[in-house]
Amino acid sequence: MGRTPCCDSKALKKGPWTPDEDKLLVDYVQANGSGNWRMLPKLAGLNRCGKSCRLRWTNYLRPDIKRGPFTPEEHKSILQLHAIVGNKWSMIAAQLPGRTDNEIKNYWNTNVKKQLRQGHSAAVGEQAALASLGGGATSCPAARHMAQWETARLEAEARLSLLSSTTSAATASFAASSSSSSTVAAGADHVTEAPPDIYLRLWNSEVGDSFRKSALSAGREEEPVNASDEAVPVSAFAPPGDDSSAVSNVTASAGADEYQVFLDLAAEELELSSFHGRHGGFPLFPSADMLGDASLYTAFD
DNA sequence: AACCACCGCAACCGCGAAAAG
DNA sequence: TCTTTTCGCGGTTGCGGTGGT
Repeated sequence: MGRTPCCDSKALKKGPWTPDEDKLLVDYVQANGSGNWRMLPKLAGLNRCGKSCRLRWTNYLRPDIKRGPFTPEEHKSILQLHAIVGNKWSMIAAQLPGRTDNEIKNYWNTNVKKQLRQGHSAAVGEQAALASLGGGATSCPAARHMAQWETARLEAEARLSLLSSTTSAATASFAASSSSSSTVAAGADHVTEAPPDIYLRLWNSEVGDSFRKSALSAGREEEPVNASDEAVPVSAFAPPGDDSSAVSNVTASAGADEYQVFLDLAAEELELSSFHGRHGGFPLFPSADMLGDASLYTAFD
């Protein structure tokens, strides 16, 4: 089991790449393609691990890489997509042509987290007022809010997967897409792109609020938030389209009426394709009163 | 001017999944 | 069907740059 070392560790070079190495790699890939990364270093005359070559190519040398600061649109997309899929950087990168998963990951870990922290500090007053909402089950607000945020996000993801199976195949391709999700990135039609925004919009609407409160209150009764938990890995849940336990839990924990209204509205949104107003008129993240907890932003601390 | 702390980014590491044999 | 190999992903590390004291 496991996997053998990617290279034979015989004094292969590590660390920063030199311009000469870059040139060798670029020349080789442009001439021969990037088929076998294991053999590539030898064939290209590089004293590097194949893995290192692949990383260098995909994250830096690839000709279609878009460098420079993230645009506001990209920033918003990252926020929205992260709210849906979590730390699935490759999926997020697939929605942002020219951006690499590594770049987005770094961007998130520096800029976005920082901004969210700043946003949180602005809401500290509200946080104090709402501090009692958690029921006092845990002594660590940050951990509790992290868990709450993850719960809300995963429920949205579960809901998305459920809807995906009931709408068009094109829609379903959104969440099902993974590393090879260029189908989504390349999808010019707004339908394939719609789910994240629709769900965030609905999630932030009154209907979503109603459903959310129902779901969260039910969830609190059944399984108290564990303060010591890290963020729940998305991979722990069944893939989209699957009738997963996550979906079952959501539908079971939330009121059926709220859930149906939520689904109906989502379907309506998809039908009308009223997606043109994306980014407009709704907050990128649930506001404090929407989630019933002003200290939401500590989730990213 | 020198030192220190912090930040951002490129690169590495280890794991799981997929593909190949 | 099982084992081995390869690839891709996400998390983490470490170095260089920058700003503050």
